[in-house]
Amino acid sequence: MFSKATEYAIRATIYIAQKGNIDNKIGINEISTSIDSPQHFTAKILQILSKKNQIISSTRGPNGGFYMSSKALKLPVRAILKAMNEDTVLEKCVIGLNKCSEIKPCPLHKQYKLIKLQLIQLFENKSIEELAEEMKDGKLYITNKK
Amino acid sequence: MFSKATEYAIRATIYIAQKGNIDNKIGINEISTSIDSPQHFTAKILQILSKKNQIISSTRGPNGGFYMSSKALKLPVRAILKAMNEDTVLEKCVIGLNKCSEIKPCPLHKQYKLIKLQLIQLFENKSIEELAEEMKDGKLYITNKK
DNA sequence: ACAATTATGGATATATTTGTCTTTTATTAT
DNA sequence: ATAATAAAAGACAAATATATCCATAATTGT
Repeated sequence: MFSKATEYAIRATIYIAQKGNIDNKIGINEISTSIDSPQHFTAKILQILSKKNQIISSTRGPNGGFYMSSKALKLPVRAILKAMNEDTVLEKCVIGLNKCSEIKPCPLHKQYKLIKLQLIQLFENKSIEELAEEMKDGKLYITNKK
Repeated sequence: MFSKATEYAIRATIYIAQKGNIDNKIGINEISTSIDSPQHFTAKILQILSKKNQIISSTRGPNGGFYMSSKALKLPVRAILKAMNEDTVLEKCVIGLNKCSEIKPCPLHKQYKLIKLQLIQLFENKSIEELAEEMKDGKLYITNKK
């Protein structure tokens, strides 16, 4: 459904949201090992998320690392998709027609439209913060370890 | 959601199902221009669908081309996904965790599970034949042209 | 000031996907 | 038989995605 880059982006962001804050920044090493992703590749992704798109924040030097502002925590997961330029998955025709629409629907359009709507809601409804919050009882995971 | 190859595979198959039959085989040129896909690349995809996976049939030479057997027409669209090795989209974790499950769910698992179920139904419920049939009144399209 | 730390940035490498082009093989009609 | 037709097959090219490595810049603590 999504590229590896976007998968890592979502995993990393949720991890940072759950484990980090301004007083406890998380290093790229911890992040990448925790979410099971290649370190340097993940670092670049976090740059994307922090650079133009203000989803995560970072500082360098000792005790530096990644964290999220309380404002960013309010963002929906969809903001990550947008930052990664993969929001189109929630919009485009399932068989790749660029003219597919209500007027010229593809054979799967009618049914898929309803699914897309739910996908949009899934990524729109809950904030990153809420997801991270739900994880705190230890019943949800973003790790492949153990 | 799917690779270009799979998008082309679905479009081509539905096109062949609708326009072709054993007495009226469709050439790769007509197919690729009709569904708006690169000709030779599409040809390779049709080979995949005809080789091991008996989804489409073909014959060479004059009046040759592609068509579908009445048996193949009964297959669901999901058979195309399987042939293209993209059936995993309907199974894997939305954020790419390979350990994501009911026991160790990711933060999006519960909601996404329901969506995956509908995706499976979408690609499982209707046969390629039925889709092609629905197109015959000219209210559904798999072309980008005009 | 200096050394240690940690993200940033750039260069490069590898793999995969997508796309094109040419030759070969099978089939048909003449 | 021969020529025309059309898919099959193989080689190659381009684009994109994924991944690694190294140097640089910023920050902190001493």
